[in-house]
Amino acid sequence: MASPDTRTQLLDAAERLFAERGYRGTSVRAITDLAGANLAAVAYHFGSKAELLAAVARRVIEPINAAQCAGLDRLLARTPDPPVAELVAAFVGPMYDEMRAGDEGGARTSRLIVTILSDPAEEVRSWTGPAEDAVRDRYLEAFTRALPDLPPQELWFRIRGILAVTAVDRVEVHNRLAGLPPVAGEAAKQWAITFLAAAMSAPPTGT
Amino acid sequence: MASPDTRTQLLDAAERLFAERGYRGTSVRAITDLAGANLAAVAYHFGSKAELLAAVARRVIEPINAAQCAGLDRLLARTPDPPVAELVAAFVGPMYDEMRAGDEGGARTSRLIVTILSDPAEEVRSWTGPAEDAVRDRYLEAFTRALPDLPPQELWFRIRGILAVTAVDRVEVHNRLAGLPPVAGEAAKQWAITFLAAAMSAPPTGT
DNA sequence: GGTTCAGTCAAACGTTCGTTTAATTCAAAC
DNA sequence: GTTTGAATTAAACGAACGTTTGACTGAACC
Repeated sequence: MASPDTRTQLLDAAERLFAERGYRGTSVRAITDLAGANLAAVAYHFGSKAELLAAVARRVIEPINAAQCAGLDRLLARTPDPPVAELVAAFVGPMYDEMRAGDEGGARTSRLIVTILSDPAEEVRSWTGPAEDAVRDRYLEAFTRALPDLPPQELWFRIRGILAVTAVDRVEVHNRLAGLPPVAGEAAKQWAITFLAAAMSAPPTGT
Repeated sequence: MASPDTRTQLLDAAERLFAERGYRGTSVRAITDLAGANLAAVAYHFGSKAELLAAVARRVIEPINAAQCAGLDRLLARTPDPPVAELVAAFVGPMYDEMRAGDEGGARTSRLIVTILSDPAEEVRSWTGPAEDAVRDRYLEAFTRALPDLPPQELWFRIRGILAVTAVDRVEVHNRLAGLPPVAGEAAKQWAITFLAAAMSAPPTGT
């Protein structure tokens, strides 16, 4: 292990560059240059560029997932049937809280997640483990009990709506044309909870 | 002009492949192969790969924009201050209606839009013209009048929420884990309007 | 002092990419 | 019948890519 840990610096550089330019738009050479490492370091430490992305994704997603899980535990300890608004807050909150460490108000992490989720390449999306699925399934069940009249398909549509709003939140295209400054972290979190709690609580569409 | 119009077949092939594999994941060779054209045809008809993408994007977006504009005209002809739910329907509806022509229930077009909007490369996002901006500005103004108590920044946050939900709607990652069949076009449209009308109508977050 | 081994390094590998070139086709215009 | 010019073609171009190789480093261990 070198002094500033080449492996960690590769992860940091890759996280930033993948977020800024996408997976395919980032060359291994650009990563190693930014990390101050040799070109072969990626292959040595991670095996391949795709496995480096998987490592980056895990490092970003894991704390969010853990916080989502803990938040649901806390809710369920209080009442077996938490209201919709609190479920939304417990699910959405960590996506804003956990991504605030290090980068510009979470904008970079947000972009990274969008990049990963929207990239059509199989290798880019193959990092998910059973942990991510388990958390989502637990929330799905909790929402099902909180919204008993909502058909399963429409509930699933709304869950994806939550993911869409939280992930796409800060993509630059949508910000470009507003003369407004970028959204502050804490305010965006509250806005998202307000927006999504109202959306989730809407009555079923019917027919 | 050849019999089946090489130019159009290039547009069709590029639209499908850009949607399936992204801009960077699609080679010019793959496009010309699928179109049954020569490798040099892209350079001859469009100048470059980036300009071909711009042409594809324009062909997809223009009818949606026109329908959004017409829908708002229709609303404003009836009343100067349309309610939120009708504004949402007029804005969201065309994104589902206009993309139903040709591809699998609009899933491919939806993917194409996500691919374009979420790609960090500058060239991928430089196709927008003043028409797109004008429509968005008109809706922004209408929403501002319909929601006078909402601060501009939070309103803008919600507008982006609309775009996020409608665009990311059918990205495969989010569908993968549900045991449910893909969402049918008309049902998804109604679900989206229900979901987003409730979200837009939420009271301001406050503080 | 010699051995070991995780780590780093410069250099090269073969492939794929977007674009360019120059020759060719072929129906329409004269 | 010749000319014209848009359209197509095969072939090549140089650049950039992810990965591999084999030599080298230097502290740890015996």
